[in-house]
Amino acid sequence: MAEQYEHGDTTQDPRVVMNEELNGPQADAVTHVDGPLLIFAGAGSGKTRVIVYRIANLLAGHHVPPYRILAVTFTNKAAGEMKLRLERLVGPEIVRDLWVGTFHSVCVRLLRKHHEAAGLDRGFVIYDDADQRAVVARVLKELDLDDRRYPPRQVLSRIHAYKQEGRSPDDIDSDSYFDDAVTRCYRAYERHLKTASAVDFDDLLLAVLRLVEDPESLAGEDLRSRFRYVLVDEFQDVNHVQYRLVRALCQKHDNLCVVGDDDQSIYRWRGADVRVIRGFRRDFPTANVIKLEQNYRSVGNVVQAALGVIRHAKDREPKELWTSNRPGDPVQVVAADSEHDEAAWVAARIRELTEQGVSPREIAVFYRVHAQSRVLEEVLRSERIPYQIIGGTRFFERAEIKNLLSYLRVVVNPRTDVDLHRIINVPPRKIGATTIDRLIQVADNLQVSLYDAIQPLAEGAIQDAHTGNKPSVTPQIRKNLLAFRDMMEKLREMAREASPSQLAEEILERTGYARLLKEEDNAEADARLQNLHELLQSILDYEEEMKAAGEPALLTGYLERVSLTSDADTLEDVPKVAMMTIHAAKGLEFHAVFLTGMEEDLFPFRSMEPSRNDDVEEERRLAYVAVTRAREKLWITHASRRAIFGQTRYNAPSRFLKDMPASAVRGVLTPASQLMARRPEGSGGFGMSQGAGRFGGGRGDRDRSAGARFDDGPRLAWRHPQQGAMGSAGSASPPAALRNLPVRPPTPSATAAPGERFVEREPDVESDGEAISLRRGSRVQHDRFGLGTVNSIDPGPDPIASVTFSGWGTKRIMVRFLKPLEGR
DNA sequence: GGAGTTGGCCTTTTT
DNA sequence: GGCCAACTCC
Repeated sequence: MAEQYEHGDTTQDPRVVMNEELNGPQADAVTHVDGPLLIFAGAGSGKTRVIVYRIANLLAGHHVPPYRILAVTFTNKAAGEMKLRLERLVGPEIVRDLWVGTFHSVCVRLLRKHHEAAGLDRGFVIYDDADQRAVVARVLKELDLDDRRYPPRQVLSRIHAYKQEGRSPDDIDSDSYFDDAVTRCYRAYERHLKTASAVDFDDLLLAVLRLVEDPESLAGEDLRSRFRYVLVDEFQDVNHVQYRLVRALCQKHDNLCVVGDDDQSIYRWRGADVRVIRGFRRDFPTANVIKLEQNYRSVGNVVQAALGVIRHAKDREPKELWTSNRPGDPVQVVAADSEHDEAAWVAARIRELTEQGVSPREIAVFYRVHAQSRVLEEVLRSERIPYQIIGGTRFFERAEIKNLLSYLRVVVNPRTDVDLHRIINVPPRKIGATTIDRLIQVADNLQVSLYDAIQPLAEGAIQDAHTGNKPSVTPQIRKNLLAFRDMMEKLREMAREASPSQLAEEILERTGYARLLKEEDNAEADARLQNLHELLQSILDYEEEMKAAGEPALLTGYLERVSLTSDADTLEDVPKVAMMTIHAAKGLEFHAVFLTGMEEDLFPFRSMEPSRNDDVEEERRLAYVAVTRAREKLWITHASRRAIFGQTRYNAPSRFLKDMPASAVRGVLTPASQLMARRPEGSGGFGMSQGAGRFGGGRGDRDRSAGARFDDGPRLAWRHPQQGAMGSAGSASPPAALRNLPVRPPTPSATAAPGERFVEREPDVESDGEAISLRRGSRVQHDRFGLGTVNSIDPGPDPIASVTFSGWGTKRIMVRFLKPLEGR
């Protein structure tokens, strides 16, 4: 059946390929070659191995030509790893011809082939988020819409959402004025991208999808018959466009193998839909379904903790993850006093680990949001523990880097307005805002790009259609404009011969950008120079790599790589502790993991905007992902007080902690936290009188209750059940207890009846002589701003609350101006 | 026209 | 706490 493939030595016996041990379901997943196949791969169940063997089996066992196999991964890094492992099995020559990559990188490759059919220039550029926002900003101006009423971010996210559903401006019924405005923006946005010969991330997929689904298109026919076997990894995170794309690509043969785990679906916010994997059997009734349920990665206690968390998830595909690994150490749940205390604790444990001989590359620190990383980073730096941060402010987002890249992109494609706008006056060449406004005016009038508007503006030949004005410029400005254009033309000329790195250096020289930075001669400018140097090096690396692969090093190729490289791809294999968000940790594993910030409202994360808070389920899955990254050791930390986003918050431990089985977990207090715990109650001001001291025998674990210390402001009080007080000897280990903490009892201020095991309350806030109980989450009314929700309260003689009002955003208001409402 | 300063904004997760 | 935009001053 298979076409023979004569390239290289593919004659390996499949049994040779299969000589590693695979268990029953794994072997099935490898050998079930034809027809649709759905593999549920639990965390740590050897998924990558199965995919690699499956591909090797297709190549060697079934002699499928490599260029007929498409494997889609979630990150470039995963693709690289897959290729590496395949090379060991079937050799590099064959692997070179395989199609392995992310949806986006595969689509770019296909689009470069069929750019004409897709209506794109050969040199099309990819607009990232910032570029897109710049386009939206320009569009808003053009349509005369107030960017305060229509924040570019919001408009853009709407456009995104439409695109991820595959809807064009024509497919939208707008039933509100806002929607209507967004739709008009969407239309204009599309027009601008087209004029600029630019695509955004969504377009990459949509453009290919349009071709594949077009029965008339020749390019579409090529795409439809191109691949005979399609594999999709991390299938729980595909969105609708991606799913349609996959189906269209294999409509001729149905040899579609998807691998995923609905429990690990964590990208709903960017269009992923778990229902796709859950509904796969409905769409492909003949599909075989295989479940990989044995976890080979983690020690028993980690698996138990993870299972405890995910067991409470709604609507999951039934599966039983299990392991035969030894139980290992219990998962440690660490109560810290503050984020600094937490960071210090983490650093101390990392120090211990490395002293025991654990390599820093086997240690990772996770957090829910990037904002948490700074404190951790500071401590690691002062402790001289080597670390690398994945994500955050990205290298390629630094201004100087974007500038140089913009130059390169304009060289490739002068019509890319966003890039032109960014560099036309960098370094300053006396082309100011007024001039640029005129340039935009001319460009809009003529419906051309900014670059193509330079000449007409300089010549003053244009008349504004509406006002009849002739946008004109002074002779000096005219000279500046033409000089700029001239310089770009020379660079474009040069680009035909020179390598990308030569061109980049030439740009730095010729534009005077390098000189400017050198002359500034301060720390910041030095850092920028350093960064530019790093960029040059990365271009050189790219050229090296292409040379090694026997391919030409094209500037477009480099730019494309930059656009499509994700944070997760930047994890280096070096002996440094890895710090990253949990999202970035997906697919990775470490000997030791620190999961920080395990607190209500941080994890599960609660946004200030109530609208976007329906996703505790996804947070739960995120917690599951986090826990299952650890092979041997897992510390989960939470702090009772944390300064984040410019304010101090007092959060209870995360609800997910209490879902972990007691047998797998051990509670620990940091020294600072113990100190707090021992602090005698009654030392503070008001608010403590009922908060503490009602129950309990005065043991250490009892008085972490909050109200006891007013100087720290209002905080949630909690109390550990007596039962868990193992080991009294002052060790104050809080018990297994943490996991049983009730989070937000139904009536917060209700006095707990004796016998109730926990209390949660916080000091009331006096207001205008009338005692009201305001707390985080309280609904309040303000004369001017209307209804709002309390985020936090700064205590004092005149307490101030941070309150989010719908329509007004977050304001700081004195509590006495707020009227509490019933309910929350 | 340009540079510098202040004020106001938001504040998840990213191919 | 950091970034962007608008405003002011030169």
